[in-house]
Amino acid sequence: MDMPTKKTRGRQRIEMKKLDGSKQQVTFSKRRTGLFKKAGELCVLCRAEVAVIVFSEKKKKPFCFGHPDVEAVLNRYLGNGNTFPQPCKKYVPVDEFIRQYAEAQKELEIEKKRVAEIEEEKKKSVAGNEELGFWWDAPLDENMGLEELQHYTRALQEVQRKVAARVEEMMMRRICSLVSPMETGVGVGDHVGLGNEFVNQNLKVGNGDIGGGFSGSHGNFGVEHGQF
Amino acid sequence: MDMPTKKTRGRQRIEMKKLDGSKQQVTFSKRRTGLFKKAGELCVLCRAEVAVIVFSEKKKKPFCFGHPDVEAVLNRYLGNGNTFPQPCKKYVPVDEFIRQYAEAQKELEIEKKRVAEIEEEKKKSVAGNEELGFWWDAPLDENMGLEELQHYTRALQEVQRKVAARVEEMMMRRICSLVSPMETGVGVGDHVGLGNEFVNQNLKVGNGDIGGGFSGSHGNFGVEHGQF
DNA sequence: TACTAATTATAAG
DNA sequence: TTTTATAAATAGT
Repeated sequence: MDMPTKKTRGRQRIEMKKLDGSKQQVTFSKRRTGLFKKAGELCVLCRAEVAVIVFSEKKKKPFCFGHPDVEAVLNRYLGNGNTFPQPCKKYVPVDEFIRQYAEAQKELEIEKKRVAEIEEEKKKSVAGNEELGFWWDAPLDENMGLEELQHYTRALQEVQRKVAARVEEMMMRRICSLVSPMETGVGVGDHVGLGNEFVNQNLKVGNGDIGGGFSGSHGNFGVEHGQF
Repeated sequence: MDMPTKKTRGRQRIEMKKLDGSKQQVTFSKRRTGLFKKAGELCVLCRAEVAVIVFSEKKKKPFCFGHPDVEAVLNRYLGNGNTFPQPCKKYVPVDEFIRQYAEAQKELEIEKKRVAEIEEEKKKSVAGNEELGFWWDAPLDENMGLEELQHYTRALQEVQRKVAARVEEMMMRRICSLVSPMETGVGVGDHVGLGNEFVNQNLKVGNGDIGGGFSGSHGNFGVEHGQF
């Protein structure tokens, strides 16, 4: 009594296209596990630092793998790590940053135009009435005495300090508002220890408690290659 | 004439521990490729959104895979995506981010107002100039915009030059008249930047242009599980 | 979840 | 890089 009929057909080749329903869920689960395992092995074998973030189609929480941890890798990617020389703005993926930047640029344009208008206006005014320009553009009073000039000089220095401080402050504020979003770390939820499968390595597994989101759209795969 | 001697020993089981030298590099390259392929397949099969960031031990640029793209996934992960319902405040310091963002927005609003009020403020400034004592003793206008401040600074430097020249002239005259017509040495201070392997899918491959960084330390693997 | 059987990934050459 | 032979991942049950 032989058993010519195999128990199962075994693994079957599948078409690389969207799956549906429970099949998708099962595959998602299996392959996600496999992906993370591969990532972990890459870390162990090659001393690589890897972050993998996966959002299911259901838009729930992300499934993440990270070594040393997701945040560390993302920080490095975002260019904010301490050991990261220079961030590459080009790839900083913060919508708000981009939006704010664009907004700031826009504001600057407006300001410039305003100033240009004002200067234009000033010129016209000065032609007929010197009192209408900016006071600091006015000529020095011919009758100013030495004492007054000295006071004037001291006052000017003080004003310059104020202006410099003000400019610096504004610049800092602008920079902070544009850059700080990237420095915001993303906390990661509980880390539930999971079996360490690697010799002398710890494998941390936990439940990400990060709110999830998902757009559902997908049309292409971006792969950016660095150099080894 | 048989060939009992196999050409190769085929794939061999390897110990899951750090590799060295060229072997590590070869393995890194192969496994990285495999990891990205797996990630891509997961995206296609399950409509998942995935980001994979890999830093080699050499601290160079990161190797990245992303669908729809790395940034989109990171944005979602960071909780700032538009389609991201609600971040989990508990673990994600997104509230901090939001606060900063709000602050930045506020700043921009203020800036806007400032710009809008430049003309008016200017007039006040000019008017106050004549009525209220020495203008240079007046506090800096709080509503002065950056552009205006820059102009201000330039103007101040010019004024200082004038003042200095004036002082020098006066001093010279004084000295000349009191001491000797030949002495003229009154110094005035100096003025002070993948091929598509899936049906009906586009696969983008590109070179990551991000500066690299690497800590080298690694001791554990973080895996955060979301829920499907 | 666990089991096969077949596919896929990959260590070594 | 391409070729093996084998280990590993996994589709279907």
